[in-house]
Amino acid sequence: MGTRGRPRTFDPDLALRQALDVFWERGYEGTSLSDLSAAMGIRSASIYAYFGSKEELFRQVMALYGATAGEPPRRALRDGPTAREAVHAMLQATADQITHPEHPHYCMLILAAPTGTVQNHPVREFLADLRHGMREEIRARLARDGDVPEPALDPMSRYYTTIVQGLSIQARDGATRPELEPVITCAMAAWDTLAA
Amino acid sequence: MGTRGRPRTFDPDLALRQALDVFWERGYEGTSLSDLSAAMGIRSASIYAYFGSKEELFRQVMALYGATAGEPPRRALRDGPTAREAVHAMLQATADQITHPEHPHYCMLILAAPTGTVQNHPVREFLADLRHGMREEIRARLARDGDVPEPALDPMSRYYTTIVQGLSIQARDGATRPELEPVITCAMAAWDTLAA
DNA sequence: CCTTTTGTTGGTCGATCGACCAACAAAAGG
DNA sequence: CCTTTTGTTGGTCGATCGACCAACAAAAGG
Repeated sequence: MGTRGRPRTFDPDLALRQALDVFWERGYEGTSLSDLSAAMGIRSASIYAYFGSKEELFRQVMALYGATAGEPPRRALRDGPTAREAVHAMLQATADQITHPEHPHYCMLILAAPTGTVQNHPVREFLADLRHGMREEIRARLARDGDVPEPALDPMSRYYTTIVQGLSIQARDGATRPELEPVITCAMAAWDTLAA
Repeated sequence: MGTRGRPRTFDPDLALRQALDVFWERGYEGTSLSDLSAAMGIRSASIYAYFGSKEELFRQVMALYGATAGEPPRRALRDGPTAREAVHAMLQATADQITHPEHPHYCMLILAAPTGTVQNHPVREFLADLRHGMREEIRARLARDGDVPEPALDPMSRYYTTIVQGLSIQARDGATRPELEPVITCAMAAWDTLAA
């Protein structure tokens, strides 16, 4: 079978979670291979052998991130009974996530690599694509049940995406969960005007 | 007087503007001293002799940035006849600024150094302080003429700061000036509900 | 037990980073 | 015209970056 050869001494899933922690804390360019090597408990050669490169490791980390930290807001958006309640619950779930005591206080999608050297441009493009996907998910949810008029779909999806991204920077700057609540209230206050 | 010694061959004001361009495009950590040296047309030793260090140069660059790119939104906030019109005009001026064809499409305050290596923590603190000052300016304007009730000051100032920061990421991701306009409309739609 | 396969160890590669130094250049002071 | 002062030139410093290699280790296959 595929079990020939010397067995791996590390657990790939665990190593990936450890890599996530470091990238989450320092961003893409702020994390070096020796940071990763130390956090994952394996030599850089093993990182290359299994994960490919720093960039490929980061892409796998972001997939894990989307499947874990990204899931509660996505679920809230999906499961809300009306578009309005779904968006409201998504904003709440986002605020919960980015003020969670065990994690850095921001969203990796938004702040892991907004600027940087020319050579890391592909990583920024990759994150920009993920953010674009986020806006499209919001738009699809607004359109799903027909309770938001068609001409309002683009403005509103962009507006609530802007809110999510702004919240992330608020949290990064030390805003607490209670301090984010009125921002969400403000953001939802516009709903009736917008959906008309 | 102070004109002893060999005269400087570069114009400090021009050099600072050139440094601003590079930092603006690549962020703090994404810009190297050789990038700066090339853009400013002087050797790194001269940068150290006149500006102190990379970090001190960056702080001077941010002062210039605040006095130039930061001025139109600040003026709009100051000169608006009512709090509502002032905030509205500030959001418009911000959107103008971050989609200006001659500059990178984002606000340096927000994206020049959101994450990074441990050793550059002071730079992130510095930018966080500037962002905090932005929120306080908005709060002071809301309070100035008494047309916003006191309990609404904190939520509203945080809310509109969130909008400004979210807009910056929208622009970074390619949103055009016309696409930002409905976001501003959405953000202002909540005003009457909030101020009540 | 030898061969094949796979993973790890320890080290190195060229490039680049921010910082700074010694030697030299160019002005004003006396 | 010599001294003092200030700025520039050309180069170097130790540290670190991402990437990768050769030698060795440890398993299964036959």
